[in-house]
Amino acid sequence: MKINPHKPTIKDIARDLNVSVSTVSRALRGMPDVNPQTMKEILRHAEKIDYQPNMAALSLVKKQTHTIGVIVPNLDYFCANAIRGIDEAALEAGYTVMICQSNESYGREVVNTQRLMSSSVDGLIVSLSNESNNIDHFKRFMKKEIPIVFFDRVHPDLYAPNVVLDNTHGGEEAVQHLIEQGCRRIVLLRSHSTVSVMTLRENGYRAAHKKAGLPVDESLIIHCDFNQESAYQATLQLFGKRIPFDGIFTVSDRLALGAYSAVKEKGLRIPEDVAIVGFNDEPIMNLLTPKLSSVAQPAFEMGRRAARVFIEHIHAEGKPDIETIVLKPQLMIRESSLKK
Amino acid sequence: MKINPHKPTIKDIARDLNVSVSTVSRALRGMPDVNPQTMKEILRHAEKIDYQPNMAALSLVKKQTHTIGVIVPNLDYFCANAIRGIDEAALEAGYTVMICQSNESYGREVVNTQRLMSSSVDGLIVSLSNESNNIDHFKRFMKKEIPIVFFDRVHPDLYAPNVVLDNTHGGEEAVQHLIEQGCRRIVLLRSHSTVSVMTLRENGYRAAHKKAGLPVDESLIIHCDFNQESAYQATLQLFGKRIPFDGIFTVSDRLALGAYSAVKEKGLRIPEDVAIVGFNDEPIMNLLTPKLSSVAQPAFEMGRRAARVFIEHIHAEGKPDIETIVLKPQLMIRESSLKK
DNA sequence: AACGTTATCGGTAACGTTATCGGAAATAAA
DNA sequence: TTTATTTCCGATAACGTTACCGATAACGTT
Repeated sequence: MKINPHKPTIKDIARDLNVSVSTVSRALRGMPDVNPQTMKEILRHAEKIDYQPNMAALSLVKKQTHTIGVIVPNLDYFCANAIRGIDEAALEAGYTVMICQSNESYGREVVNTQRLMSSSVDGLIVSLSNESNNIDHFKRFMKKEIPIVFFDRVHPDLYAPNVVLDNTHGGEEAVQHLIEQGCRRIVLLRSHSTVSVMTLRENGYRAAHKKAGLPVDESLIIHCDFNQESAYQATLQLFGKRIPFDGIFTVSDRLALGAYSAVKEKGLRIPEDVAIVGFNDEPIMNLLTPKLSSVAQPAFEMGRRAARVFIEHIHAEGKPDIETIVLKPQLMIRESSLKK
Repeated sequence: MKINPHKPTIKDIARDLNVSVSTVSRALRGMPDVNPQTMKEILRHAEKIDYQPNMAALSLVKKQTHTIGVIVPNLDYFCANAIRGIDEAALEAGYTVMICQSNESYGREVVNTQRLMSSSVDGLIVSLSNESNNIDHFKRFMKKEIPIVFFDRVHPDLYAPNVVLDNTHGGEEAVQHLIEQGCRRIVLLRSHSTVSVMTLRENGYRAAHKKAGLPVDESLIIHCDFNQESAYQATLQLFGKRIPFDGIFTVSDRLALGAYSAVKEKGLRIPEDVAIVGFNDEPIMNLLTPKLSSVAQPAFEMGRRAARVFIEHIHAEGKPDIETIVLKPQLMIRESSLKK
C-alpha cells in the first residue's frame, strides 16, 4: 500500500494540455480571465483523469483547512441529532467535520482538543463534558484567536458564542405542570456536575415553586451520577429514608428511567402515586407504559445554529460579536404525569 | 477573524535560536544526529512558544493525512459503540477520524465518500447504508488503491477486509432458543434491504428450523422498513390476516419494539402467548416489561478491530491479505422469551 | 603528517496549490 | 496609423515541512 499510484495534479493537466499550471488553476476555479475554449478543455480533461484537488496543498497556502472540530460528551440521542444538524450546516458551507467524544471525561476532552488543534481544524464546536470545571484548554485555544462555539453545555467563564436551550424555562414549565397536576412534594433528580444546564433546570424548578407560592424542600433535591443506575439508587434511597414525594422531575430521560424503575419496584403507580417528567424527549421513552412526559429540545436545530454561528465567525472581518442564541424547549405531556 | 496571529513555525524557532530549519526539524523529531544541548534548547523553545506542527505541510510532503474517514448509516447504539472502538484504536495509532452519517441513504453515502476523498483521508472504514445496492462509488475508491475496511454491513462484491458478526449463528441461536421454549410458528421480522446482515440472520432462522426438523412457513417471513413504526404495522397486518404465530425474531431491537407494541395492543401476553427476541441488545430495552431478549453484538470490539485492520493495511508493504474477521454474537435471554 | 570517522549542522529541492506580476497578442479608440 | 485598452497566459515566489546531499570540525588511526 506504500506505492502511491500517483494522484493526478494540476501539473499533470498542464503538461497534457500544453498550458501552464497557472492557467489550469484559474480554469479549475472558474476565474474570468481564461479563454472559454481552453477552460472547457481543461475541465474536460480534469474530469477524465478524475482530478481531485489536494487539500493539504490548499490548506497550506490558504491557511484554512475547511474542517471543524466537534467535541461532544457522548453520542446519545441528543448529541446524535445535534451532530446531524452541525453536519448539515457544515456541508452547505463546504466544511467537513471531525467528531470526538470526551466520554464525559475531562482528560479525554483535553486530549481531544489537542488532537484537533494539531490537526489544524479551523475551529471548534463544543458541548462540555460533565467533568469540565477546569477550562484552560479552551482558553488556550481562544488565545490563539481560533473560533470556538459552545452549545448546550456551556461555561460562564468562556467568552464565546453560545447556542443553548432556555433550560430555566424548560425546568419551570415541567415543574409547573407537575404542580398543576396536584403534586406538592416534587423531587428534583439532577447530576452533581457543575455544568450549567443542570443548575439552570434547577433554577426553573425553584422558580415554579416560587410562582406557585410553594416552599422548596431541600431534602427533595437529589444529586446523583449522570446515569440511570445512579438515579435508580438515589430514588430507592429516598424511599429508604421515608421521605415522601408525589412527583419527580429529572434533568434527563435516562435519569427518569432510573426513577421509573425504582418507583415501579416499590409497587407505586405512575402517575397516580408519583408523576414523572424527564428531559430530552427521547422517542424510545414512548415505549414505556405509561409513556414518559418530557421536555423536548430542538437538538438538530441547535446543532445547525451552532454550525452557522461558527461559519459566520470564520467569515467575519475583524472581531465579530459574541452572541448567545437561546432556543425554546417544548413540554411534551404524556401519561407519566397526567392525572386526569 | 481573518487576521491570523501568526502560528509559530520551525522557521521562527530556527531564527530565534540561530540554527537552521533542518536542525530544528530533526530536533523536533528526536533524530539522533543533533547535539543534545541544542536539542534541549530547541525543545524548550518550542514548548515556550507553544509550537504546533502544521499538518497541512506535513501531509503535503508525506502524502499522508493521518486521517481515517468513517461512514456509518446512523448514530444508533450499535454505531455509537463501534465508533468509540474505532476512535480508540485510531488514537493509539496516531490517527484522527472523520465521521459521516449516510442516514441510510444511498445518495448521502455517495456524497460522503466524495467529500472524504477530496478531504484526502488516508482511507475509509464503512458500514453500508440500507439502500446501497450500487457500490460503484467504493469501487472507484478502491481503484485508486485507497484502503477501505468494511464492518457489520458489508457487500459481497466489495473485495476488501471485512469485520463482521457471525450473523447466521446469531439468528440461529435466537430461533433455536425460541423453538426450545416451545414456539412452533415463529415470525421473522426483517428489513427488506439487501444488506448482507439481514439475509444472514434469515439464513440462521432457516437453519434453526432445519435442525429442529421444523418446516419454514414463508408467510411468516415479513419484510418491512427498517424502523419501529413499520414493524408495528407489519405485526398488526399479521393479526389482520389471522395468521397465527407464537414467537417473533426480529433483526433489530427497534423492530422488536414495534412488534412489542402491536402484540401488547392486541392484549396478548409476552412471552406466554408470543415470545420475542431482538437483535443488538440495546440496554434501553431492559426497561421494558418484560425485558427484551436479544442477540448482543460486540460493537466496540468490532469498531476497534476494523480500525486495527485498517492501520495494518496502511502500514503493510505491498498488497496485504484481504481477511474477514468474524466476531461471535451472544444471546441474552431475558423475560420476553422465557416461558418457565 | 596524512588519512578516515564520526558528530553535528546547513542548503536546497520538493510536495501541490494560489497569488502577484508582467508580457504578448488582440482589439478598440484616437 | 498610432495609441490605449482589453484578453489571455506564463513565470515565479510563497505556504511549512521533510529528505537528501554536503560541509565543517573534532576526533582517532596509521
